[in-house]
Amino acid sequence: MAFHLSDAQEKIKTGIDSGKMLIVIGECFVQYQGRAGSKLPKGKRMLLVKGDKSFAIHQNTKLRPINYMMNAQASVVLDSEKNALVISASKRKPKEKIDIYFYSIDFAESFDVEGEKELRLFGSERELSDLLMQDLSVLEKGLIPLNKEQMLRKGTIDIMAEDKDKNLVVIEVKRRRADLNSVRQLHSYMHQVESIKGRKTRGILCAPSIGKPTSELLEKYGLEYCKLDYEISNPHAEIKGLEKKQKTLFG
Amino acid sequence: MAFHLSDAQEKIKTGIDSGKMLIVIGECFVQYQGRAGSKLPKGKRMLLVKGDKSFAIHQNTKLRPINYMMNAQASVVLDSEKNALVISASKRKPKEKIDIYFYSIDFAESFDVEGEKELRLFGSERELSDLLMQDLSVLEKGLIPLNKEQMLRKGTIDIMAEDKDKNLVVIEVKRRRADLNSVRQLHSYMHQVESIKGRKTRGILCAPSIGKPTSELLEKYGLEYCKLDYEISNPHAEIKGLEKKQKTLFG
DNA sequence: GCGATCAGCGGCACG
DNA sequence: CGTGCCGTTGATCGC
Repeated sequence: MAFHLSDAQEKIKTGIDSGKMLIVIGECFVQYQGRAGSKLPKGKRMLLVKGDKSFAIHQNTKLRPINYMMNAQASVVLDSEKNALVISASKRKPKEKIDIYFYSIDFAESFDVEGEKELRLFGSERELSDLLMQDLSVLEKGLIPLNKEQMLRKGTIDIMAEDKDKNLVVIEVKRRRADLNSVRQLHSYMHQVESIKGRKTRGILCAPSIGKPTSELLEKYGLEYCKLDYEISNPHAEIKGLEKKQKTLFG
Repeated sequence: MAFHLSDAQEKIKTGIDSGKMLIVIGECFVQYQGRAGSKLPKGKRMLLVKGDKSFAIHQNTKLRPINYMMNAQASVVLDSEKNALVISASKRKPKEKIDIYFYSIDFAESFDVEGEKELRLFGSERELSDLLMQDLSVLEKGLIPLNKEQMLRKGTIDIMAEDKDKNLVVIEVKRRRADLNSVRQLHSYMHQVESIKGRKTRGILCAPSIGKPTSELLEKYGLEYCKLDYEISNPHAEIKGLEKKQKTLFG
């Protein structure tokens, strides 16, 4: 045992209050009650407490913590009966609580670590959507944009457009392979637009690829698919091509 | 600088190969290219490498890592021109690569940490669904279960049942507040069942709560809502009550 | 605050 | 392997 629990207590308390990144490693049992409930059997793990008061218990596999709580209030108490150092973190809205019982502590240290420095990401759906919006004619001749991110009462349409025959066109953009959910979204939006505007409306799903069942559901709903080829170059993504793959009665 | 980069190199290499949990803290720049692309400006951060070869770069906020890669192959190289220790992790399927440039290292250590010990969780949707399945009559008199987790060609139905009038009933269970997606799922499933079986089908959404827009869409589709009260007690969840809140032509 | 959607979603279970 | 969907989803943005 590298630490006496009482020594660790002070170190952990100070660490949490300091707003630094705190790392604690030791044998622990974890209990959670809130949106769900869980118990994690005794074992050696890492507790990671960040400056924003997020608590994460990590095992030696998986990307995500096995137990966690974010934006919590914490207490560090020595339970002399159980001979354990108990770190409790709780939250309201939703009401939840996590209790971490440390029976031994191998390591406890705080580190000065960057807080909010922002990641510059490219190739997001938003970026692709913006690019498409700039020139919808690559998708189909005569297609002109009407609106972006239009809020319906029940959902948000990626791109709203009008084709050369003055039909309304709802476009749903996906950065990765389209799935059933994508189709359900598009179908729902198209239905609402038809119902509101009272005129026939087309729906186009733009994605780099699409699976068989998804494609079948798309067809069943009378929607269209357009293959979206894009490349993520250095500072920005770039659309390489669009290819209409499926037509409906409107084609 | 607590470590010479060349000393750290050996420690990190050994740490990754050992399968232990490796923690590295230092000033770094991170670059990612794969499903998307990103650059993370130079700053002090923590790198967490787990036994399953998952790599995670953590800043001092948020639960999730700012950059990551799972199940990767790694190399640790000293770049004497840039005076940096470069940790690269790459993967195929999908092809992606992350490069971490450490310019200084404050801390590098490996720890023996529990790997796969399993969390016992209660209150999952699966558990609620199982409980409901045991006695559908609490939902509606005369309702009998036909099938659970029935795979359609385009989706999976939580519970399939039959009411006292021999109508088919599709039931979608949600462990938290129902949203538009829940309704879209249910609608899609009901539509498919009707189309396959060729007879009128009801759809019931079971969730602890539902919002206004979601409720409106539900009604528009002719679906029903049933409030699901449950409690997560110690080793298991428990259904406290069900209350039919919305009726359709079938009511 | 709720509402809706994206995410380099991750993770799981089933075909 | 892909396909579908849950998640204590988390995180973001708009109302």
